[in-house]
Amino acid sequence: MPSLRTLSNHLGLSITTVSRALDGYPEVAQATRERVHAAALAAGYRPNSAARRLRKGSTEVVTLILPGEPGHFNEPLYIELLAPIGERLAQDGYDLTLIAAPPGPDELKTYRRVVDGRRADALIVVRTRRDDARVAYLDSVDFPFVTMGRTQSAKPYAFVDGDSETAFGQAVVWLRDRGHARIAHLAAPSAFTFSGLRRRGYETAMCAAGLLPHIIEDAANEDGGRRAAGLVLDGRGRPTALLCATDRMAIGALAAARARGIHVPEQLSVIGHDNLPMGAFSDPALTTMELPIAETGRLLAEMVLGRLAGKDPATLSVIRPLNFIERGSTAPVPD
Amino acid sequence: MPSLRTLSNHLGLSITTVSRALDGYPEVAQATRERVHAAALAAGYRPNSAARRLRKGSTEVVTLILPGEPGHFNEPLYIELLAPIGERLAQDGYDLTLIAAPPGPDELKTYRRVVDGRRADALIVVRTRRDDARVAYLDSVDFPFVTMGRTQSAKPYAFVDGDSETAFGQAVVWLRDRGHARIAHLAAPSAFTFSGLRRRGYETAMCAAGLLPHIIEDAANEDGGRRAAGLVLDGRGRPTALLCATDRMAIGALAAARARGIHVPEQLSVIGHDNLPMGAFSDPALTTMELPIAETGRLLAEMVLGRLAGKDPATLSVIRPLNFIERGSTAPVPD
DNA sequence: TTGAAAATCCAAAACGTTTTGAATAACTAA
DNA sequence: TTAGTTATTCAAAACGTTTTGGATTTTCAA
Repeated sequence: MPSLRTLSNHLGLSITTVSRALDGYPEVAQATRERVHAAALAAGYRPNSAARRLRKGSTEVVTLILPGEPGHFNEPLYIELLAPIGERLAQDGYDLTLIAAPPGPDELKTYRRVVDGRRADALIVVRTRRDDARVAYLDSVDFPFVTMGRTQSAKPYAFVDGDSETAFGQAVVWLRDRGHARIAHLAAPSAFTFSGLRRRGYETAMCAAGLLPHIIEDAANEDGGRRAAGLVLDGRGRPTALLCATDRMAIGALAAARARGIHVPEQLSVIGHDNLPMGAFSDPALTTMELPIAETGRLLAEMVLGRLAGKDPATLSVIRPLNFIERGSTAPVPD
Repeated sequence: MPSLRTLSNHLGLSITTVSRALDGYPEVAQATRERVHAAALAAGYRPNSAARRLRKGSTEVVTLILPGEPGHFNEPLYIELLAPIGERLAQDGYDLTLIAAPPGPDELKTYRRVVDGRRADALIVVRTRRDDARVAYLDSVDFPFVTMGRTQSAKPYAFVDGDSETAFGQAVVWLRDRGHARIAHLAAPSAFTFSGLRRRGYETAMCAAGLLPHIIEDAANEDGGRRAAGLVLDGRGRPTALLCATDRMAIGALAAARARGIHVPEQLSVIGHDNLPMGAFSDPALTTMELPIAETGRLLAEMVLGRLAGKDPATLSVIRPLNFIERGSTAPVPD
């Protein structure tokens, strides 16, 4: 309730001095500073954020736009980023705001509303696509952003991503070392950057091992995984292992196997990616890979702050190796 | 980039008229209104949100404060509310902002920062406690809020809650009908309102059925569930069914049973509450109850909007019956 | 033609900050 | 003492809206 004016009247000082005393400017006497602080504390003064934002031209807000289908609360992966990002941003006085915007022709409208209405100082873009209109737009208007995942972009930008290409290659080797030769890959739609990386990691390693790649592409969720796995499992030359682009697809693959009476892991090994919490509780628990999510969130927040502090985006980016997590859904091929 | 001033200069009109034309006030000629709209569209004008907020005294922001422990991204239940709430609020031009604030002595500071700094027009309070300092504070400063879950409060307030008292009573009857007589209840800490409701529903139904209540209280997460279940399962007169206050506790109970070689559901039935996604993928899949989360989110958002429109909070509240979801973790007692 | 009413429009104030450009007071070196 | 610093303080402008209180023009009935 109390404003700077109220405070300054009460103290017999000017608004300027009170403002400066509170913000720690050097040109205010130690004695008055203390007096002002005491009064502000007593009156429970908090600066009006709208006024400060208007004057300073910055919002102290970072926005993350969730690419969810309407109605569904999907993509647990991105949702789980929120807590660590929010915490780190809060340390520097930034608020994290959330907007749900389904991908599609209207998706960019949401971005424009944020940018043009100056509703945020920076954006976090997730689930990047190979050819990403959001990144292109933000680049074109020179709005600060960081991404989770890579994309094609003329200008350098700040991102954090897992090295899933290497990890998927290593997974192929890991499976081959355990006797698997027929390893199929359930791929996510190729529009997503991550999909291409994982596919390439798989393909390259298969060829290097002298094995025949077998790739089926479908939606990056449980249904897509179930469909794709069904196709592969019903075909001839049934694979002994499925390397899935995401945990959600892998969960779907487990369901497909169960529906066909195929035992995991005895008859079929399944590997996912993301380390979603539900993977630890599936039947059997899912072998997977992870980009540690809490750390990734913190990192994204650090990047945003760095970007807002004017650091060169190119110097901020990180490609992290993934952790491999072995659980019950994988086993050697029995002789 | 363009402001009202730019626009008005360009059009040869006053700022006032341009502002009114855009906001649809009646006292502006049809012809000029169209001219203004066209110019605004062409220039890509968006009102500066900070300026409008300052002038109007409202923020067009609703804040939800997540009661998470620092570092952990817990309470998937509340996290999943975010998407539906955000979507509904966005329809009315509100942003949803998120703040993570661990419960404890500093929790209220976060609330004060939001309220005093006028960083939001309303708050959504989740995981209500029987005696909730947050609600008391918001009441005392007359700040609009809605809660998920009930609490003790002198003034009426707007909430949405599931009727878990009735549901837990029905669960007892459901189990008894399947031959269970030794039914234990793993309760959440009694400070939470929901804990008392579920416990009472259980207790009352047990007494009515002539059965002996057996209650163990522990933390409302997997570890708490595992500990509590361990205690019960190791004691004499081992129960044939566990009615758990939350899914997370139930997941922990499943782990405790597995560790002791007790087969679920043949030797032990387990029921949870919340219908977390992971419950569908646990081994075995969890029988549970749910307050449909997407609908609940929408409802909370509607309530917030109603509250901001000045509706009487008492008329907004909803206690919903729960859906019972039978899965693989329950079975009749073999004769 | 006239007066009143309605239709349009506008200048200026206000919202609560931060920042600019000076003014005053206190101190230092000569 | 005097001029030159340095340390404090302040009045006023500015941020971009919305809203208040009039002003001007147009319309209409008499």
